[in-house]
Amino acid sequence: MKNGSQDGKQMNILLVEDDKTIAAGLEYSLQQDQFSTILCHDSASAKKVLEKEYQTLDLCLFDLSLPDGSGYELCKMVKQKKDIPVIFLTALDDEVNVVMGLDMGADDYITKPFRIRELISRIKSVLRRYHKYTQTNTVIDLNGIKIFTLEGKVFKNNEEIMLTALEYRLLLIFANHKGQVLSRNQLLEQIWDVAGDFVNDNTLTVYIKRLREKLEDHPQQPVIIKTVRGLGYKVGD
Amino acid sequence: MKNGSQDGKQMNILLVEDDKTIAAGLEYSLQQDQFSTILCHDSASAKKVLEKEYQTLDLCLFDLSLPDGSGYELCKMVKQKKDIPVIFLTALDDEVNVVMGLDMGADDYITKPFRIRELISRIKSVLRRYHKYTQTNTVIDLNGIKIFTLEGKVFKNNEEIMLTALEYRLLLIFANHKGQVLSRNQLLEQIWDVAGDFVNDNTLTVYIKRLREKLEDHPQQPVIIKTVRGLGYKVGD
DNA sequence: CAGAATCATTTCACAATGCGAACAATTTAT
DNA sequence: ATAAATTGTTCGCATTGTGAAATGATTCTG
Repeated sequence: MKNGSQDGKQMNILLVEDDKTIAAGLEYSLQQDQFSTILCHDSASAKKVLEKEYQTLDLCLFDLSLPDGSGYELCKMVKQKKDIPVIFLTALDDEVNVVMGLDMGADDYITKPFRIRELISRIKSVLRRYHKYTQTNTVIDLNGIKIFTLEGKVFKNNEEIMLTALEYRLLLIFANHKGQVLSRNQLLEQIWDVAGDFVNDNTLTVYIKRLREKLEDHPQQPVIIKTVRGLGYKVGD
Repeated sequence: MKNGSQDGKQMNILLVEDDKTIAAGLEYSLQQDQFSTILCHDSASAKKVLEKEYQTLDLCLFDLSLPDGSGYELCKMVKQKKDIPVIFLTALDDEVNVVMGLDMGADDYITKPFRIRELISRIKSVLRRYHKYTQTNTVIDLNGIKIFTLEGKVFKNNEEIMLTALEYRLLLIFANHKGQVLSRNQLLEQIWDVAGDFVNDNTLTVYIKRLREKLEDHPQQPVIIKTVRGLGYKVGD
């Protein structure tokens, strides 16, 4: 539950909220969750912080209706400086403006009153998504098979190999666990989101075979996807 | 034919009618049509229900001439508490008073004797009208796709996505059942008000495809609208 | 140690299901 | 009235899941 971090790096949140009670509560909760926070109570001081500290920030949390200026301005300013997610806190009556907020580049918004848990899960979701998009194209190499995760393409000797959706998913699971032995059940669960109760155990075997046919030079003497008898399958190393 | 629902949410009707035969018949028919009902036989008990349950109600159906007090009062009470539609059931001789009822804020009235089908279609029509105007602006988030129910707009990465009416309706159904697997038939029924007898089963598939083309990053490896083979489709979680 | 029995894995062939291109019909806008 | 967009259908192909039989490895047994 407690991990305001992505890939181990602690996330730094700029929080701008004029109601001091709400602000304090929020700050406390965020810090409990291992986020680090910078708190401002008005638009003016927020701007100053933005000027100085924008490099260190990872996400902004703005009250939409601040006493000395709308949160829109702040949002615009942020997006000019650095491409990080912005979430708006809004009162119910502000709702009309939400679309406008999103046009401005906001990434999510949440209406007061809100449950703190909900907010935090939204924060995490936005951060996750963001990292996905900014992610550079990862290339995974498995014994000469190259996987381009961003485009979802797979190459062997510079020739693209066409995989079906499921074959690709299976391959990705192996790619993300290079060198580990994966049991049939582990694989079944990961592919079908369900324990092996619903899906035939043999189905997996068939997919392994199909993958091997497409990837291996000699499918009968597999080099890439190796079977570990009695335990499961293994890829790499 | 059978769907007392708006965008998938079941509608809850408060029915007040002193003639127990009529009341029972009505209740049965409404429930057949997937409405849920609360039945009262007099004004007093109706008031109690209103006090307690008004948040959950979506529409009221009042007999105009109740034994212990006119339906007018009830109507006034409803409108004070929550802005939901009221339909009056009247005897022929009451007609004089209908104008007054409408002044009171009633949304429609129907004279006894009436055909049940007619009543139900009026109910649906009123609900449709109402929802168009009074719906609160909900923002639903599906893996980064944001739906603004009030404006009927859909955004992806802060860019508006143009959906056709049907595509939008389909998406809304998914949005209202996040995490649930919806069978083809369930979806067909909700969209076309009819079980799969009249509409080609594959039509749905085509819409799914069109939606995915607009929403997904990689339509062939869908992340948002997932296929659950043999069961249907699923969105979210 | 050979051969039998047992178990895990692989292969094959098939049926069910889902997908998508292209076309036809309908509705809506101009 | 014409064009454009939306909606619905048809049909062939691809994917997916499964059962049955074949293969291969490992253990048991005399």
